[in-house]
Amino acid sequence: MPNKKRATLADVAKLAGLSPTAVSLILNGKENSRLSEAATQKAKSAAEALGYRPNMSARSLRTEVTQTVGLISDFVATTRYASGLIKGAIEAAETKEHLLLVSETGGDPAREAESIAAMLDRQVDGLIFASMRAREVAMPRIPANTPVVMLNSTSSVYKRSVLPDEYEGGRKASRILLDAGHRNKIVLLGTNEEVVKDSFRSVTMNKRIDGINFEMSTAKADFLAKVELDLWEPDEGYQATKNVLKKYPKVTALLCMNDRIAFGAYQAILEAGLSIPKDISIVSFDNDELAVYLRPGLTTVALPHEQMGKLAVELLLNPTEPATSLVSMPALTRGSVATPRHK
Amino acid sequence: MPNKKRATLADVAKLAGLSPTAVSLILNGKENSRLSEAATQKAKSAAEALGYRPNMSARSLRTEVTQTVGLISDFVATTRYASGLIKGAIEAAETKEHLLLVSETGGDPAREAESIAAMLDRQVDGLIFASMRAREVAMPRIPANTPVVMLNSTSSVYKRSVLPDEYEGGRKASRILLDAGHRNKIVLLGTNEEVVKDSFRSVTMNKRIDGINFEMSTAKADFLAKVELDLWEPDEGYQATKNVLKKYPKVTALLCMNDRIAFGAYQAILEAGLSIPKDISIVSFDNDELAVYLRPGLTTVALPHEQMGKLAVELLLNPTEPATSLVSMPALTRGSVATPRHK
DNA sequence: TGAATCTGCTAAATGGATTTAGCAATTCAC
DNA sequence: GTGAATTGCTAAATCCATTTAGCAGATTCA
Repeated sequence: MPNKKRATLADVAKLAGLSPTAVSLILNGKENSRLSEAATQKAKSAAEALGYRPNMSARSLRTEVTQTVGLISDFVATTRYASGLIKGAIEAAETKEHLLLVSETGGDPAREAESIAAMLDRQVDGLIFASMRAREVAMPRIPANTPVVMLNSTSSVYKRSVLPDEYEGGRKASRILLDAGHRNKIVLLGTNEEVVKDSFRSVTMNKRIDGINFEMSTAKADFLAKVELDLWEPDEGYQATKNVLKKYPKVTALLCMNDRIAFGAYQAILEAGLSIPKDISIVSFDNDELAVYLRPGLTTVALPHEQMGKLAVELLLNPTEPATSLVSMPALTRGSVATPRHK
Repeated sequence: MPNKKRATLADVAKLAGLSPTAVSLILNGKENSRLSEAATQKAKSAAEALGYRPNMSARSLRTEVTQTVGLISDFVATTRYASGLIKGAIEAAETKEHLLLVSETGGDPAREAESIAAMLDRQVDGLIFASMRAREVAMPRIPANTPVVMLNSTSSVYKRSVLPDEYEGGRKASRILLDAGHRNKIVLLGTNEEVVKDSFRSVTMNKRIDGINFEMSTAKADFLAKVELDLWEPDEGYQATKNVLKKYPKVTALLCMNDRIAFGAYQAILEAGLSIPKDISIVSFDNDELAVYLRPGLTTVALPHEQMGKLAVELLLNPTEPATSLVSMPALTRGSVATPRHK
């Protein structure tokens, strides 16, 4: 049944009564090859008739192009953070007739080196590094003609990178609360300006915080408090919110550094018999899956993973100036923000 | 800098003072090639010295092996359901020195055909179809020598598939509640035995329900009620639970068909001023990310995505009997189940 | 009319590894 | 000592598409 071997260019040429050269020229649409209309028709219909598809191994061997790009991530590719990264990358690749090779390294330099080698062995046309981890990755030497884009990370060697526009995102988050009428009774949950150890996080997070602070000070508003959290997980958000409610009963809004903190906050607020958003408004960051599940829906400034994955591939395939591209973080308004009540 | 061209086999041969044939034989560890120990050493150290890595395009052209497998999914690859699927597949592939090509089709047959063609063009050594959608996918002809494994789906053409062991999973879920002492005051949330329209879901879901019922009847227990839900989302779970609490105040436990329903149930229960698990125990299925976020943690029977992805690749690469492989669904005990109080 | 230019097409080289067929030197069997 | 077998290695074919160089024949130019 479906077992007869794939037709080769030679088969097509024979059927068309032409040379392989001619058929190759025609099928690849070379401009200046002066082949007759008649020949063109013959070649095309022969190819069609045989269901001819070029053998990419043979083509790659000759042209050094595989129409394949590699995405190497530490964890990011397969966690909640970033399936969108892959999805965006797949789609952008597809529109450019490329396919995506993926691999995950767990952040282990040895596996990183192996992944890179494995991808280079397969002659990928470009490499994307997606990382949540380190801002500087020690990279094995990559041939200079293989383009590299850093995704959600940066590198001192490879200058093209795609990052979320955290500054703008921070501004948006503040604005949402300020516009709703909150001013000096907002508590910031997650971090303060102290230096965060993880250097990568600090870079993007500092931008976010700068954005937050810019809007606050522009509005001449001050945080009621800023709570530093080591882990940005629901448990920590829950505990912190419990404390905040006790210590700062006047609080009207929580600005959470991510949705999981916010999730914990929801639980604490509900447990305290308070209502969101009537008693407390909440804004956060990320747009995790769970943001829509919450009641009311969580208003959050999204990490635009899909856009970022898409852009990374587009940059990779369109040679551009080396520069970092910022992707806008959309504010998603759901039900967790309201005008503060008088307390 | 890092731009000198990759060393070829010829380069290695020249440096070693051997023929490319000899070097190829040695580096590929051919048994019966009777090459001297001295030659072996020379070849290996020359390869090492030049950092030689075979050009896979050239190798594939000759051998028709690419050390690459393709994973084609409808949505599954990049949703919460299944980043684990990819992760497992990546890891299994890696341990067998393979790399994973991924693509997503959105369930569109045209894109499916394109994806398959694109993968075959690149001579993948095998193809995995992951689908949440249809149990029967109309597939373009795939050369008989390209192995195919269906992942989380089945096909009448390709007989090897990997599915979660839903029957066993259903039994486990029932047992958890029965063992805790719940008997006739359990409400099943999500479905009843009526035929579900989506034929794929019906197949696996019916197994799950069979498993659930088997344990219940073995224990001579009966559900207090079974609530059919069209969408298995938090909202529906929330509404349904509200109704259940009103209509069946004696209820001591909820068996939810997935975690998102359970999540809605949590909200309704909390709102009603009841406590989990003291007043109501909850067990569900899937082990979504949010199961650990809930307070108390949600006891759930997990969909073993990572295992499934891993197994799919292993089956693909180890020619086996065509058969469907069931992957055990682990029960994850967290805090949402307790012995019922007397009401 | 003869040279120069176009037209339409093809032969052959190329990319880099694998693999078949087989050569020359040595060892073995008797 | 001679034919057979073994050892150690290599030449050349092969996989398939791309691409360079160039061949005939038809046209144009002067």
